[in-house]
Amino acid sequence: MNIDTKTALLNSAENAARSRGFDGFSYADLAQDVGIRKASVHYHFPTKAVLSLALMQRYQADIQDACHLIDAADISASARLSALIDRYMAALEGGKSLCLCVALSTSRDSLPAEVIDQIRQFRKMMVAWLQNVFEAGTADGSIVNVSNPKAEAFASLSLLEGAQLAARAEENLALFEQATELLRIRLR
Amino acid sequence: MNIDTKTALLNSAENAARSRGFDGFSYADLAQDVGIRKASVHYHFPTKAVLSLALMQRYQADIQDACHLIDAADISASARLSALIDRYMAALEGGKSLCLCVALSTSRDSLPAEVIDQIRQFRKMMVAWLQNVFEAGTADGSIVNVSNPKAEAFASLSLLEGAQLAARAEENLALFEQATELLRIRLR
DNA sequence: CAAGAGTTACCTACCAGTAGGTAGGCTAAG
DNA sequence: CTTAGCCTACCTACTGGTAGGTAACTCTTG
Repeated sequence: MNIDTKTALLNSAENAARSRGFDGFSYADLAQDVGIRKASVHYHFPTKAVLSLALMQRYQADIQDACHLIDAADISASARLSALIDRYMAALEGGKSLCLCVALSTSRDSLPAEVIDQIRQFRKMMVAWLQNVFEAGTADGSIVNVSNPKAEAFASLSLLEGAQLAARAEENLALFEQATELLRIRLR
Repeated sequence: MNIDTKTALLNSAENAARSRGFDGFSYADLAQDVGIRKASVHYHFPTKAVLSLALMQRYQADIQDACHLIDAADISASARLSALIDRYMAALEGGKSLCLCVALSTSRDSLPAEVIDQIRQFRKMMVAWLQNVFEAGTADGSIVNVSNPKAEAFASLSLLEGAQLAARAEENLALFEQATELLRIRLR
């Protein structure tokens, strides 16, 4: 049951952080959620700082895998971008949850430097992936009006995260769709 | 000293909420910051819920005024949009602070319904203002490539908030500029 | 193969500190 | 002589974190 409990704690913590923010949940919450005592949570993650790092590391690995999986499908650039938009929309859980990177950025001051760095790496990875998609989209003609792939990448990441925030603010998935409509329209 | 203290508390709370999130500051923090005792903070704002509402109401009024001020300048649509982007960038305080609406959305679950509604109103106001700008931009030709002003408004608000988040994540103003570059390029 | 040693994953009970919030008293100014 | 604005002193509940113990497992080694 070793790995199971640890994973269950990470799942609970990720869910809590993404829906209530990093300062919005406690070890007591996790303990109750997973069904062990609070002290046992400390056995797996000695401090909340350690937990936050594990959380962000796993998150980045997950999204990286997801991006690789999209790439492996060998589809058009527009279809790849569309798949990513879909993933960001699904991550909203109907407007109750945010991307972990977004949720943690708000509580930046309560996080250890390693987590800040992990967030930096996460964003770097996403921008690089998006830039690649926009470059491919120019090449295969499946994304229209691309003049500057790098600028498109920065803008798209911000748009996706901002759209999540909009949907979360009103707990309404439709706001995500409205915010990303203009981007979707450019996909062929 | 009545109004002064109350205003000072609001200022301190707004600053705290925007840089550390709603769950990232306490009445003790405000008290120390303003130079009174914790119990006296409760005299002005009985509960944190009351404070959060006052905060969001004042914030919306402030931004509304700012938008009216931009309109009153009687400049081109592109200049109006540019002025708003400038304001969002300035609000970052060099990457240490977010729009209150963004900061509070993350802590949605710890807020009373009235505040959620206030956030909804704020977003509605911003989208309406932006839509008006994009319509004017089509009319006076100062914003290029506008096909759907309403969709542009939704996308722009998300982009601005997402760009703030990006800059906040790495405490780096340049990320805001990179994310908004493509929008700025469309202004004549 | 059994005895001992070590490890894992949990437990109860506790710590100091802080959260939001309250009761009631003092003081200065209208 | 009231009352606005602050104070001291306190409350309960909870925060992240620790101390020390225990049942059950595995891993040696005689």
